[in-house]
Amino acid sequence: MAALPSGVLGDLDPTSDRAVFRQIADQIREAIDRGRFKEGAKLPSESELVEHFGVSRMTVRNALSILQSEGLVSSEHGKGVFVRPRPPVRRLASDRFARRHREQGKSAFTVEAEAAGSKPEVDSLEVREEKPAPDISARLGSPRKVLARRRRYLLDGRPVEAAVSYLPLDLARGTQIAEPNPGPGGIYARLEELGHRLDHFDEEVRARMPSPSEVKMLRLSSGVPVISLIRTAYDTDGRAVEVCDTVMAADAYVLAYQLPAN
Amino acid sequence: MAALPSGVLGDLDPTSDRAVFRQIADQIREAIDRGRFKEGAKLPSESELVEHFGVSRMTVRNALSILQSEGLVSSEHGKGVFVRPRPPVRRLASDRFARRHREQGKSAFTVEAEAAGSKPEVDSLEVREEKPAPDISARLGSPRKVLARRRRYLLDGRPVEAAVSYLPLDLARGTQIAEPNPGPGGIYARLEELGHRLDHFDEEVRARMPSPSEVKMLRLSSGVPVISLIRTAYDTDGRAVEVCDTVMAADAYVLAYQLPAN
DNA sequence: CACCCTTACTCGTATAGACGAGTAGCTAAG
DNA sequence: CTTAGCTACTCGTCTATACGAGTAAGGGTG
Repeated sequence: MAALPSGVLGDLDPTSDRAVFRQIADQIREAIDRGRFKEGAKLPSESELVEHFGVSRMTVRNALSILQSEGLVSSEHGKGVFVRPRPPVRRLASDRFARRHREQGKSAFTVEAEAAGSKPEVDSLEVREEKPAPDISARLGSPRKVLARRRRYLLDGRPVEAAVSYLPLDLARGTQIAEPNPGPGGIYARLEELGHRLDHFDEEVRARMPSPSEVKMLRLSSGVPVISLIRTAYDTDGRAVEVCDTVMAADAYVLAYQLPAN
Repeated sequence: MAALPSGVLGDLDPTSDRAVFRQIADQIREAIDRGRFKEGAKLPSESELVEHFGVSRMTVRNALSILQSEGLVSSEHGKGVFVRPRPPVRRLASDRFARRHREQGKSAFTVEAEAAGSKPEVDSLEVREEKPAPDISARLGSPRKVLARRRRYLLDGRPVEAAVSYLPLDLARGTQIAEPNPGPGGIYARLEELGHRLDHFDEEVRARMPSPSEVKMLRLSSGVPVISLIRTAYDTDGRAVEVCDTVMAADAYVLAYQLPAN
């Protein structure tokens, strides 16, 4: 059992009325903030912390679980507890659906990822007809059935985003939109070919903790929230032609928007 | 010790290799999803759950802590564990800084809150000159010093948002912008009076778990992430005249943006 | 040399118990 | 009738222990 590097972690204050496990969490957090434990570095093991602070293991684990829920560290069974590295973030610019980007052929995700030097993948592709959930239905003008296109996006093997597009069935059925591969420029290009010239998109952004199924799908470590983005596409007739419900690993994204001041 | 309402929670599956505390969390989560425990309702107490499932108290607490980190429940010392009610959300429209909204006088936050029937308050007002952090400085064109305006926003007594505006000192010093009350229409109105006609805003949206100080400032319950929004305001000369760094309780907000398709 | 197995470490799960502290309702004293 | 305090309940913190399971590295075996 190696001794802790001296000076990195201090002692507890027995006179404080702050709970012991919180004091331990505070000390480790501060050490991380000050760079004493660097990104990706291994923290002292639970038993080392037990010995250093003179507390029971559950107390140490309790402290670590705080840091985990703050997204500062993540534990790996059999290996140790590590300072969570900040993964490279993907920046979504507000012009990412501009027509000019669509005219090249490749999907927005692919182009962007390759430009950033990452390997993009799309996964779990599924296209099916279904009865829309009430909130989706309301946005699309209450169609009886919709076409749902589900997929998952990965960067360098890491899943970062899961998305479902919903389109009114009368609009999409029998077109290439109903095929797994919608062709160059994606479904927006197909929609425009079908005479639905796109006018604008509405986006709603929320953040929350992931459900267990989202944790699994995006392989999220604990303490990482998700960004939920619901985009509605409108054509020039004012009709909602697509709703896209996207869930993104929050540690992998920055959304960028430009607003006019007029 | 009252018996549990029968049928609400089932039994454990001893043959499953899913950990017991996860199975318990699954059951309670499902009961909440199915509406068997309604918003604001009290869950069975820890000791009732101990008895029902025949496990030790730490195992039950472990299960509850999962649900807490998912933002589904929150515990109140001496009272019980409750299904977390969804607070009313504040919707931020992308035209909220449009000039026409500014011309009335009141601040955007006040007008909007009163329209929604809530009581708005602004708090912790502090205006001071300081040396900017590197990321702020870069956005503002590297001024040596900036004016920082800090404040906290509350709705019906609940803190929902904390914001800091940074302006280049040469621009703001000695003007009403440096006063705690910037006057009708807020600092954007003052900037335009000073000849900086606003052209557009850039917004960067992130989500993450709050730091301990943010938990305190926004009185966040565990399992609630924050939305971090960094807005840069540009005048018609292309100069960045303000950077506003905002942290919002994610369960209180939806951000709405409209993007052109051109 | 390649491979497998042991071993020692890591974290994960679970038990049983103890005491502290906040809350709410009842009860007995004023 | 009011109120102070008691009591029984709630969750919060902490200890001590045990075994399981994943990882990595060393050493022996083929």
